[in-house]
Amino acid sequence: MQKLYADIIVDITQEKLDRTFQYIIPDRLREKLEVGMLVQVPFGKGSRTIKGYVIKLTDTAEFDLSRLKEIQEIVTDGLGPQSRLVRLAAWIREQYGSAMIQALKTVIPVKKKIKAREKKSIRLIMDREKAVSQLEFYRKKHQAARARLLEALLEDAELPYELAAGRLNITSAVIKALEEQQVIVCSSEKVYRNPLKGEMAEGQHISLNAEQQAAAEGIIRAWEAGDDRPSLIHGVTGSGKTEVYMELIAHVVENGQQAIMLIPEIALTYQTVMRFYRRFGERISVVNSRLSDGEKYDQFERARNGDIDVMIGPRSALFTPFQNLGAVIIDEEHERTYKSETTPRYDARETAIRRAEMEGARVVLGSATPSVESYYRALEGQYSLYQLKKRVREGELPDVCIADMREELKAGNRSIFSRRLLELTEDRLKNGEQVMLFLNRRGYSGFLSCRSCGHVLKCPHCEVSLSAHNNGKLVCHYCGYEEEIPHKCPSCGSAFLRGFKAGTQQIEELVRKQFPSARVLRMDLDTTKGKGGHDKILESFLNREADILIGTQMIVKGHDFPNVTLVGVLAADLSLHAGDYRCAERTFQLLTQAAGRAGRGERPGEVVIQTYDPSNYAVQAAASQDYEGFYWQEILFRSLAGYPPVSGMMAIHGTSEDQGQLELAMEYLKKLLDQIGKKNQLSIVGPADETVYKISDVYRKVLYVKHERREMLIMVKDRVEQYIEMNQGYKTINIQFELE
DNA sequence: AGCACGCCGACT
DNA sequence: GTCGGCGTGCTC
Repeated sequence: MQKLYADIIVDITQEKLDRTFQYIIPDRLREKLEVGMLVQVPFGKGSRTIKGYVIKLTDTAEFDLSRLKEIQEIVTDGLGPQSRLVRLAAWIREQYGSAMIQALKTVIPVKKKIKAREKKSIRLIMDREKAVSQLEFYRKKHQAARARLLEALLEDAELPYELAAGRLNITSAVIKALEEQQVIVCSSEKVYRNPLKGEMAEGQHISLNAEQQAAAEGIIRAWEAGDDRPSLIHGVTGSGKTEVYMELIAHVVENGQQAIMLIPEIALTYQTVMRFYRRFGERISVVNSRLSDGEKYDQFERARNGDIDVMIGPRSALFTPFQNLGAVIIDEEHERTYKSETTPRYDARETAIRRAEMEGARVVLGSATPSVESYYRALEGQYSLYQLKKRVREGELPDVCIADMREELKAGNRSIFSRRLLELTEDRLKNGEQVMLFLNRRGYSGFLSCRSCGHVLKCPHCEVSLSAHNNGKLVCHYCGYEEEIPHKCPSCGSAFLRGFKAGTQQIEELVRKQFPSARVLRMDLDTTKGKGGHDKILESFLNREADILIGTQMIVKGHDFPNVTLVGVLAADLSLHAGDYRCAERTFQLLTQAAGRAGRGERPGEVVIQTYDPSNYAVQAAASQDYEGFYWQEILFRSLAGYPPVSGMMAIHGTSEDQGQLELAMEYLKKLLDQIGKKNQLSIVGPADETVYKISDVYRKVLYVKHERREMLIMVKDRVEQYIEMNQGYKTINIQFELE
């Protein structure tokens, strides 16, 4: 198994060297060398010795053998944050299947030019008179480049390095020469930009209530007793999880360690950051998507240098290169933004647990509606579980009412608003209070349901809703099952089988028609496109510049509107029948969140959930804010239908511009899987079209593999990867793996 | 990034 | 001719 050659990346932070170089592995290192190791190699003309990371071990030389050099040495101190992250990248590659270089790039940001400008500068150290004569001297000697540089320096005594290299076309040789002649100095002073510029004093301490205290102390005691399991904090909305996080972070910092707090991108509000800033002062930093790559790199650099103790940010902040990481906290752990949508499709929660394991740190997950898999693990004992059941401000829970839309139809109401919702909206408008109308479109896939009995057309094999396609057929996105669209409801015989036309724009029109005097705001992808459009809309609604806010999930994320006393969920069914096994979970989370938006001020709130399926457990449990109740129903469904977390599941995504080739390839893969599966009791589902089966002329198909044990699925993935590598016919087809 | 190579103008 | 600076391109 020992390989002959190694692909090595020498300096990832340098854009031009951002690729691999192949080296020969000498006999004496062949046994020891592993992917992720830091090694010394001869590089460039003159073979100066530099360090590089091993990316891949291979037996095939992709380069003219006579030009390959040998690896010199394994660098023993592969213990810095950088090399730990490289090992994490190797794990990501292994786990989620991608090229090592891609994994590496997600873990270590590439230094961009922006950085150099801020960092390196050239300063004139000669006094003016002398410099002028020096300039004369260069001119006489026809040393154009030196003259050019000195001339520029006489205008501005200090120049950014990049400007010199760029506009003045000066090379490093020239700068070196002038440095030797003691005309200039190069300072590489690091000018970091702190995204939080000095506001407020630090050291503010908040006292915790009994429940918060118990959770924080319990976790710390477990840590000190050597319990390195991740902790899950299940805290109802408004129970003050953030205070617990801060307490834990303070503990970590006091021990001389650092902490990372992950938050879903959209939830990163100014208020949250300020709360941390007040507690921890200058020693925190924030990264978000608005930061340029250079700025992000700077913040990571600050962490590497030990200038900060706490990093707050989305998924990618997990890779902050701290020297001595103590804890990773993941807030709103159920959010799907923790799963990367691009290769490698890593899951930040799993990756955090892996990183913590490698570096001796702890992981804390928190949510008001924990994901089913996390709660399952907590109950299994893989995680330790802490509950926060009380709201900090003893606010009353909103009154939730479920409007049965089938009854509305029977009573002759064919509009999208139930009578209850209309009545309450009118009441709020009269009192000058605000209303939010929520359209939970997420995951909507075009299912068909009977408006008179609520029956939804489902796949007979997979227990998920079928989606209507343009070709007049109903399709299952797991196994590919198809049937003709029926004319009558198979359950009650009614002809009222309909899809949902779900668009915020149409809803806006209908609302305006229904309430001509109300001021209406709409918030969706269209209206938030511009810079800060998102904040602008929320702010104007907060300032009561509108009476009704219509929007998708983005309106229910963590914002407080004290004057909102009514929340209407227009069609709970939209996400409920999304055609994947997680739709009930998603619906429960969305509805719980939406309900949490009502009555945040002094007046109690009311919530109306409209649905054709009022007895559905996700709707019922959300209405009564009963997480446990929901969980047990859901886990029952998952174990009966063989879905995660009870069973392991892996998706194999195939994409290609050639539809025929793709179909063929996926069928072959299925056969291969069948073969592997004979001995191992794999269950194989599909192949089927993806929910969106074609994106910009690229066809997409998916195959699912299920097995009780996850390790088995990883083995299957390795086998399939090997198979693909051997078969050149797969060149036009891209295969990706996703473990659930 | 750092290094060498080849080009080009200036001067022994 | 040769010396030395300058810009370009490559590095397994």
